[in-house]
Amino acid sequence: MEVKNKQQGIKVVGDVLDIVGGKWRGQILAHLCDNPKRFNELKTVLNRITSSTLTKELRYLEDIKMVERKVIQETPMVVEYRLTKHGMSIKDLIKTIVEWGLKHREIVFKKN
Amino acid sequence: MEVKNKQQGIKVVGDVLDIVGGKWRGQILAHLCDNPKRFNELKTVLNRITSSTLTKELRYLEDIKMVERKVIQETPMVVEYRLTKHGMSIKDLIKTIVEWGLKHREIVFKKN
DNA sequence: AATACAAGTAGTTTTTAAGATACTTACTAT
DNA sequence: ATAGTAAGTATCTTAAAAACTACTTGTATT
Repeated sequence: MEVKNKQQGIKVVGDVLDIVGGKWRGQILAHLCDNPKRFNELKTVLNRITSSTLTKELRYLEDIKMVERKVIQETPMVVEYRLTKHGMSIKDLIKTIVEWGLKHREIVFKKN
Repeated sequence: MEVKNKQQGIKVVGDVLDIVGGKWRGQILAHLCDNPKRFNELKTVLNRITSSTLTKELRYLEDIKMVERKVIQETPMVVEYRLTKHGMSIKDLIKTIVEWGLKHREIVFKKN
């Protein structure tokens, strides 16, 4: 790691994991990497997430400007979530995570 | 993301985050990227972690074969933790996380 | 008038992660 | 004999994340 201040570099890991960690955030971001998705689309692909949890996570991601919410139709109300311009910067990180995970399955899945 | 099965690729995000996520695991792995460290060294650099939490996290990382524990001296007992050969594979991922975090501080730190 | 749908909200409960505090073991040094 | 050190363990409590269940709003359909 060729970072000037190593201690600070390592602390930042915790901050990034606040954004991408937890049970759902990483997955939500991963799904939005491909293309925008509606609330219920997300709810379907994220098997077993509840409405309230999904709402909470999306609000958080909006607050930190990773995701934006756009009402695309008033009636029936249709809402679309997409990565912000800034949020797009997470794509490579997500990709790295997915690649590592697929390559190291036998261990990743150990817990099961 | 040029992964064959996208759904599966995304699910793996959750599994990887089990390994690297939480309040401490990412930081522990990051510290071990540089070189092996003793229990109390880790305890010192990980400001405010308790013994019991550190032990728990290290045992988990051992269980999944990311980290190995080596008694290097019986008395006074000295124990060293290091990444396994397999664990080394996480270095690039940690590096990517750190880099993203440093670059996007203004947002990462928003919560404070 | 009743039903359905999208996108939620509200309130409560359960589960999990992490923290606090105190103790332990095997030894060495004073 | 007492204190100190490294690396823990054992319990218990607290706090935070996620789940569960039910309800809401506005509109359109049968």
